[in-house]
Amino acid sequence: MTEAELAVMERLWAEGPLAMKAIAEALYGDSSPSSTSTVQKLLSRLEQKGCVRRDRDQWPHRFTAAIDKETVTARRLQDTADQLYDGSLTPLLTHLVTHGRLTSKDRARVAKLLDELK
Amino acid sequence: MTEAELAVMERLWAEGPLAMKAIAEALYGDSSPSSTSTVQKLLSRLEQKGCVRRDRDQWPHRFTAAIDKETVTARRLQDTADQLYDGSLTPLLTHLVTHGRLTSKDRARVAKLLDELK
DNA sequence: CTATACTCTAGACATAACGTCTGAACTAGC
DNA sequence: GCTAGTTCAGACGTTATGTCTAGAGTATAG
Repeated sequence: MTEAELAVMERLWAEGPLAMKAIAEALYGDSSPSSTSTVQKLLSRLEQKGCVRRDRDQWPHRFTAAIDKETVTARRLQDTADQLYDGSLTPLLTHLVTHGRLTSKDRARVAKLLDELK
Repeated sequence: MTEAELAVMERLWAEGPLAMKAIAEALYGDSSPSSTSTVQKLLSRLEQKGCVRRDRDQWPHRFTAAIDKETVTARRLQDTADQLYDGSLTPLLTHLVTHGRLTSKDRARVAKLLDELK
């Protein structure tokens, strides 16, 4: 999922089902034919990838995110883990803890999460 | 840094300075003109990106990794954080802790790391 | 009912990245 | 100097991405 596609997804995550025009205005500031058509192309590619659902019963069609931001995060992390560490997520976690410039507040929060998982 | 480029880097990380031929044989099983030339192209692109250092005093040239695997990991994670969370690494960390299918051993290790950072 | 304004679909287009490959220039050592 | 191996510059096909154009489709105002 690319940068422009992500921008579309962000809109869908933020405000429920949307028509193309609303997305085009949010991303490009207008609803010119070219802007809307660009958004249309992005949406159709996202639909093909299963990231967006299109409600064809409404007119104009309404678009909804078919995967949430958590899932995108998970895939990105897993991709990185696959390419660098044979799929293991542990090295990523270790890296974030040791080199991630966390505030002490962050560290405390993570420690609490870990404790709750026991 | 792409998949084929990463494969080259893995070789350089594993065994110190290498000549092109050795890398080509490791990745493609031969040292045919096309294989070595492909590796050459990958190396030159990696050199341009500052990921590889080339020792031109030796002949054939010896190549060394100019960045370590940790740095690549850091960049990947930061890229993901930039695209999804305005650069903040904390959501990634939270995700790994809560959805990362960690073993209890992993959790204990992370807890210990956090404790040491206090 | 039809005219109009909007939407949808299909596809063209330019650009860039990637992996591969070819051919010519170069270097070392016999 | 000659030969084998190496380096360099660049071509090539493929794929992905973002943008845009043209034509068909739909709903609603009059």
